[in-house]
Amino acid sequence: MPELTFKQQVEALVRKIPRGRVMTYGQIAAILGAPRKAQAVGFVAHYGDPELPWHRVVNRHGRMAPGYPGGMPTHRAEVEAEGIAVDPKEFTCDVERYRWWPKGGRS
DNA sequence: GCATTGACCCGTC
DNA sequence: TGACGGGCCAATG
Repeated sequence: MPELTFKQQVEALVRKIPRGRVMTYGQIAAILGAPRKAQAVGFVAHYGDPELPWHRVVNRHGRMAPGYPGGMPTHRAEVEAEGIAVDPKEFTCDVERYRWWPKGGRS
């Protein structure tokens, strides 16, 4: 068993996020088996692979990342491009509606 | 190997 | 009702 680092696990999970779906940092951390490591997920998101769809990852409020390259407006544009409705004022998406789980991806 | 950072989360004032 | 701080963990320099 290759003991993958958190970075590897988070990256692998983010890559599996289908288009038009989003996940929360706390959710990802919980799936990895550590709901307290949400902060670590955010850290990996910044120092991890920039090619990954981090725009599909939002905080538990469904809000965009303030530290996202280009700013929240860019993050919002990327999310909207996925077909996700985002509030242009609060920069929040309906996390309860677009939340995606890696378990088979049941709609 | 130590100290700091970071795109978070929760509880409390 | 809104704002503030502390705590958790991992990766970086």
